[in-house]
Amino acid sequence: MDKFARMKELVSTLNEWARLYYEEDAPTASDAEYDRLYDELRKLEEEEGYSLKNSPTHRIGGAPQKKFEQSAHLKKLYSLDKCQTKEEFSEWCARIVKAIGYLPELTCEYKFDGLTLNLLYEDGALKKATTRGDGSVGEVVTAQVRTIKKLPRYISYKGRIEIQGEGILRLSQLEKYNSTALEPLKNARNGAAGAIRNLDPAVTAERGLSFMAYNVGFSERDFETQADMRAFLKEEGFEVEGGYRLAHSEEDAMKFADETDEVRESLDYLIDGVVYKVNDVSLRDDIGVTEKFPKWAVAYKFKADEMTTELKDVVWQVSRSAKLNPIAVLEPVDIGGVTVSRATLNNYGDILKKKVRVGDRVFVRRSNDVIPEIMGVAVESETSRPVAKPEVCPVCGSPVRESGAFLYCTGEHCAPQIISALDHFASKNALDIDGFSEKTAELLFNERHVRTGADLLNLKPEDMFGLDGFGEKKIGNLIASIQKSKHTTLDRLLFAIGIDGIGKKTARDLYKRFGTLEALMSASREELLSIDGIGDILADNILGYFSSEENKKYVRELMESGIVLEDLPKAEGALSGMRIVLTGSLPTYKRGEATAIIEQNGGEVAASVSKTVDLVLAGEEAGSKLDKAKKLGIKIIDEDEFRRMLGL
DNA sequence: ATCCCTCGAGTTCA
DNA sequence: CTCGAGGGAT
Repeated sequence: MDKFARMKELVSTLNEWARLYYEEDAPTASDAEYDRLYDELRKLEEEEGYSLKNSPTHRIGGAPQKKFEQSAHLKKLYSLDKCQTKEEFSEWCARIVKAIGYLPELTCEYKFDGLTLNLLYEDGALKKATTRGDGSVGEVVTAQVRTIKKLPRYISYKGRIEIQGEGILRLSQLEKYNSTALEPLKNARNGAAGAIRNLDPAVTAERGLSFMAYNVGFSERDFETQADMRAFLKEEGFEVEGGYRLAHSEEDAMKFADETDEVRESLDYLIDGVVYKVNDVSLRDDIGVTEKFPKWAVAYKFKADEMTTELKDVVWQVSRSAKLNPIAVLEPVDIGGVTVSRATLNNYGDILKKKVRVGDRVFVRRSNDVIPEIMGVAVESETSRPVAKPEVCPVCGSPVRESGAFLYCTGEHCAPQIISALDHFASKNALDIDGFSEKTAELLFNERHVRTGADLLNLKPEDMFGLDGFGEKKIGNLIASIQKSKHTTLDRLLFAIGIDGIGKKTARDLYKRFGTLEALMSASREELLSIDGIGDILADNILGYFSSEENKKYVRELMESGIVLEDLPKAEGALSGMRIVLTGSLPTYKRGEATAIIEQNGGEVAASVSKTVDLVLAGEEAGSKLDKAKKLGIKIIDEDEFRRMLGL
């Protein structure tokens, strides 16, 4: 291929990748792949002394900006608990009644389908706009949000205040945009999300987004009710559409949902349900929140697009943890513009529960509009047959063991198990080996007899010569990533080796408690059980793992391959180095919240009282732990004192 | 025995 | 996101 043709090819590939990355939010290539082609293009341009006019190298600053800046919200953006049926909504109401004794006034609002945004105003001016992100930290998209025409730049309220709402694309605007756009948008939600998440605000401006405000997050003034809050937002010039209403009973509330479902088609924007909130803010504290969402609000979601199709077969996949996972093979069916031909059936128990048989017509939907899921049988077929329960592993032929809802392959050398274990070993939260994928794992397993993480870390360039698709550059990159990954932390290593039931969080807890691999390997049962979150089964898994000679040898090999364990920066704070036990129920904090606060301040939460414990944080109805603490003379505090210690 | 909550593991298509 | 299982409190 001549150089000009290659340049043209590179430019179009890179531009397409960038478009998918920024506009569709669907990266198709890794950063490393992008960089490689980008470098090749720049080199060619230098050699030839010219460049194509749409070359990505023209973008300001050479390399295109790849990321948005991150920023923490002043107040967490909660997601909402959800319900799908009237019965589930009834249960939610019942929980409210249980908490405060009666069903209070509820506000009813539309649930907009777009992208949640958080706007910070200071001295009446829009200072910063961020996406929801994980609820605590989002991406800064101020320039993009400023392109929303109807959004007030200035408000009369002068304190610091966060306004939460949804960035949406009105359907009339979508139509208008598509009538002139070179590339029409597939739907309003992706259009809105893609517009905000485009690094070029000019692109955002062209789409013509709207902002629907629905909540005040952080603020220096109080609101007594949700209704007050909405009135405030309206007065300040925000759009607060959404069929708003107050409901005084369960029936009232459900009526709103039914009516909304009926008018849904005629609205100028997408909604995927309605939201109910307890109107009186002072009641909300009594009802409380969980880790994920407030208990005083709920989203009632409309039924997602559901289709029926024929279940043609069930095939079994073997996972890292030796589980046999059933995958439904479906007669391809179009759901919301995507053709679905496979769907998970979760586990053997799920097949029995849903009573699906091969040959039946089944209901399929895309859960969360993404992952296909089988809901149940639509039409039983005369000729359908039950799903055969495998007696032996379909891959290696070893006997199958049944436990709970799951089937397990008992084979030790079953290829998919080993391959996914390698993939897991290299994954993001484990050793994070860049440029390593399940495909690479499969190739190295089949062609180069790579079996363990240690084999992987000990790979030499010559081991990869002649592998399909492995050129000099790719080999060099992979070797460099492997070397880089050897500088890691104990929690990552523990997660990587994949002890049953030990994930990211538990691995971190183990690291915090023991500090070194040696200390963990010689830990006693009691020491393990003293960690909050570790009980009999996990303790057994850990002890079992490190009592096996084979595993000990494996860990030794890993360390000998050149792993250097670094310390995570220790959280400093008022509780630095303290071990604290929680007991009873605290007046305002939930267990998870208290744990988070303790850890943020450098403390550690222990499961049971012993003489290594420094402090017991006791709430109401504390039982035996409190007695034991008194006996051992350990300091006992209540929530108020705990707060004083931290200056909260 | 029986709640409730948190964690781990697994998933589709383009 | 979803489920099931494990852990902890009662």
